[in-house]
Amino acid sequence: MNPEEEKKPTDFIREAVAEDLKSGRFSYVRTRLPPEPNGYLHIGHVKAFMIDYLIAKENNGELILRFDDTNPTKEETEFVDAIMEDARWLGIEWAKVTYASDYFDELYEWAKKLVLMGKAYVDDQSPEEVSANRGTFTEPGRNSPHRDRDVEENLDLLERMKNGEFPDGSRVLRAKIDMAHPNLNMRDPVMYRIIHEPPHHRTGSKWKIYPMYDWAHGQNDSMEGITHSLCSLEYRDHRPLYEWFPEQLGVFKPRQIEFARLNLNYTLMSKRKLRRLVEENHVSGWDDPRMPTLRAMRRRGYTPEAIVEFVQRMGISTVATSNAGVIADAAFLEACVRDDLNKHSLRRMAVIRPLKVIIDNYPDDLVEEMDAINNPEDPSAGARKVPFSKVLYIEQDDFRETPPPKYYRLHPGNEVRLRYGYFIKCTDVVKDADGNIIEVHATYDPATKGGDSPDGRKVKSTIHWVSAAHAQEAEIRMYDRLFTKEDPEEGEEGFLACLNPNSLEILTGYVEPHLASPEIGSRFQFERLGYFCADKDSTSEKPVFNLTVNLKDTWAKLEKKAK
RNA sequence: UGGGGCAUGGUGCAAUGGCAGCACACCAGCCUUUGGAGCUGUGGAUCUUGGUUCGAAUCCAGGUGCCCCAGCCA
Repeated sequence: MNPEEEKKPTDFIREAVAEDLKSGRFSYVRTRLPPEPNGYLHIGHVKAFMIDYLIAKENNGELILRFDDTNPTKEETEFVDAIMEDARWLGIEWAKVTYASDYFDELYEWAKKLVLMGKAYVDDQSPEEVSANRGTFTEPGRNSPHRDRDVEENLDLLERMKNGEFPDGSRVLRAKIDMAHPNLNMRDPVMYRIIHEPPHHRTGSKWKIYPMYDWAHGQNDSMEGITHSLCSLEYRDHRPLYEWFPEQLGVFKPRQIEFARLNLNYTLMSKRKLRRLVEENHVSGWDDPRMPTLRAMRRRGYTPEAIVEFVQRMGISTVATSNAGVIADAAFLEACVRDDLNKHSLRRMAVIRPLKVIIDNYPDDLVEEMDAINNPEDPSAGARKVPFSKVLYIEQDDFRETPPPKYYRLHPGNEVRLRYGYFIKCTDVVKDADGNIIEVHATYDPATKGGDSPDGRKVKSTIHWVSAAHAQEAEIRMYDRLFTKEDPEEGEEGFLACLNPNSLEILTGYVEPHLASPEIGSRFQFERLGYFCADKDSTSEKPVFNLTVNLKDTWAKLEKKAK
């Protein structure tokens, strides 16, 4: 109908892919997702995942999920399953799952081919010698004394390395390029190193040598017919090497394109540091709702749609102003989450810091069923009945004995609306011996049932409530950012020093009867408070809700500003 | 210091030689049976110096600042 309406997202990578198709460099598009199975996926991974997935999809191509399992000392099967689970949750689909280790045999043949061509050699130098002879930024490296070993000897040594005849660290296979190259990656990079233990999670003890990233990754791309190998900025310097190998081998040459990684402020992505948070019990586990991992966000109540929308709206660039790549404002992610949840979540009433209200002129034993709308943003969500009676709980925040300026909520002499209930007016305040307010008394206007006054009288505030006799007690977990600093990563130990002591507050509140036994993982908006998600710790006696994200609170902002 | 990158409001991204725009945040207002949501509006940016051009965020040259690289990690 309106062809020029459809504005497709475009960026330098999509443009490059389109060009390659147009120029005939490639006749199809195939991307790959290369996670290393050594940790859980976090928000930073989502960007790369979506770029690889969507660019393939948009071009009627396919995505291969290939686990980069070239280092048995770091990788575990447990993470393979976790990564697939998280990726599926995001909505990512792949044509097939492969492993770098699937190609170990073929890769080894390719290595021998390079040896035969005189383009690779076995080096007997120790790791220290290799390092010392690599040179520095300003000085060229020195050739290894073994660099010009003849082909037969190289082949023999390589075979014996493979067979486990030599100890770890005693020899490596190196590409023979240029020890004086200004790009250090080209100074005879290591292709294989010897690793006897532990056994590999898929190939067991078959291999005693394992390929390095630079050798395995690019050749695997080539073997799989990957057209576009999209990776982060720090691989820019590896591109000459990425292109050198297939050039020598005369095999299919994929194109590598780099982009800036994604990070969030007030959190960190370092696997090592996240592990310390878990191991030192600063959080309850990898799925603690304060963690930046996808399983934590899922438990917290973030939707995959919101997370995907967030990375899409962030865009793609090559901006390189921080070692973490692009640092997104956590508030932006939260805005995306609110956007999604506002449209789709059911409204419920819950009181998280209860204050008892007694409506003195309401009949003692009367219970009325009030009509409440489930989602004003979505009429198809329908309505429900909520019980109303003489004794209610309201939010402590919704009452002040002596109200500050512009405070519209309940205070002595003031009338407010109980949402879907009645207008009530505060008549009295009851305190305990220490002066703490323990209950509030009020009168209601029977003519205002449902929340409208027939005389056209207005109130400035509407507050939520739960009938005490019908309330379900619930545990409410209120989360705040884990760190008090925007960049907790700076410094080695600094991140522990800036942990937010108030990142978790556990409250006992009351929720309306419809929330008594929620399905685990279901999401709701608690009216006027925020979005909450039913946690797996819920029991039949006591549901548990996690704060996903609060609602924007204009009054809190006003009050804060007044101070 | 050699090599590779990057510089646009507070943040993230656009503008592909032709009026610097969008989102989040911020501020003001409207509306409201959520002080929610929604709507309207304000303020605020091209790292710097020079050059080319009728015209430069964009092209050229110099400068400055920041990021990455000296793993047998990925």
